Amino acid sequence: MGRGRAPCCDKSKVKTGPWSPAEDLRLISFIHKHGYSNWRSLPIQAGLSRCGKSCRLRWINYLRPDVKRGNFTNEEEETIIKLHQTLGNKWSKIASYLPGRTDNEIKNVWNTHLKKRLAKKEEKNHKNQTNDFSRTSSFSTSSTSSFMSSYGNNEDTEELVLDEGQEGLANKSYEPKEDIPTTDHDHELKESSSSSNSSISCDASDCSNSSAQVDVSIPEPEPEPEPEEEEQEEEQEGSLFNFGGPCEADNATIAYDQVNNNSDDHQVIEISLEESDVDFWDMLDNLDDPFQSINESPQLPQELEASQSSNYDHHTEIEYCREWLRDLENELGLVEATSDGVGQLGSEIDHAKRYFQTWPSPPQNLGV
DNA sequence: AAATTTGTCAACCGCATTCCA
DNA sequence: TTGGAATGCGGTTGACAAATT
Repeated sequence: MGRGRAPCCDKSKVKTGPWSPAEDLRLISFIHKHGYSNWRSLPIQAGLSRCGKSCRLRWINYLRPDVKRGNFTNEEEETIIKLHQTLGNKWSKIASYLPGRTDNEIKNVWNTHLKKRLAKKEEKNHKNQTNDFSRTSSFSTSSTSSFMSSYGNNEDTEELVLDEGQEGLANKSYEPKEDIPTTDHDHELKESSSSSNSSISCDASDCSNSSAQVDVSIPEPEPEPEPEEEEQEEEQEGSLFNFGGPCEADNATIAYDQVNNNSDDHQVIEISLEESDVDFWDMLDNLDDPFQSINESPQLPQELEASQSSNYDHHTEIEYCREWLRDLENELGLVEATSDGVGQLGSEIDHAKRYFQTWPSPPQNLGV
């Protein structure tokens, strides 16, 4: 052949560049209905003129419900620095220790902030060291030896304890003795927090108050998948698909009326849609009974499952989902209303929101 | 106020790895 | 076992905003 690797998609037929809010919503709604089994075919099925890779990236780095936005905390930065000392530029592995942070984000933070900060620090240290050397002429190897004791000589132990004061060495990369298995993000977090051999002290719950010292131990190789896992997946898929019968008829108008069922005024507000987005809303409206309120649907499959599970906090999950929706609205800038009180974008996001509020929980099969 | 430089970060690109028939 | 397809990953780019001159 000799023509090199075939491109993943036809670039001339595929849109590139920043994602529009409508594209985001289209991707979100599709994934929350169907999950993703095949990124390559997903854009076609979802009606997106995007490359599958681009969809995947957008989802993982931006749209996933558990993506944490905003500045990194000092603790997170310290964690990155320390993990980088052991893992080098293995951004995805570093990300697996920072709940809600993506490899891309961490990479950006490292390249824009941390690397420079460390370079400065090292320069400072170097100057100090040079001064010390010229003063005393006795070269101290303490930092080197302590470093080696932490990184190089622990063949017998899987646990690495990184002490303070090693930042100056952060621009060096060291491969861990044993490679940390790449696992599903959430799965690994759960595993690590429950395992007695658990690793870094920065999981979703205690990241904000983790101590300056970070224990980085190498997790044990991921155990063989539980036999129930397949069943669970099926159940989850069921929860995505079985909300009830499809919503029919003039979708946008009817939809708004239904939402107001709880109040006395059965106001019907026509949602004007751009021509290009009509099929999107058709798709949303064809989803299974998207207007069933959470409080009125005690028998949603996942709730049913939850009622049988002792450690499932359903309300937390719902709150989590709603919070994510609020963040998403802000993020996409779709919350402002026009003078008539119901702007077009506001209506559209409302419409999507009503659907998304029926999610019992973020689909569990959507991890990274 | 305008031009230029610097910083940030989302998105792209292409290679590596894994999966599967 | 093999080869193609799909996905994962890390490096890089480019658009935009903020800061500086």
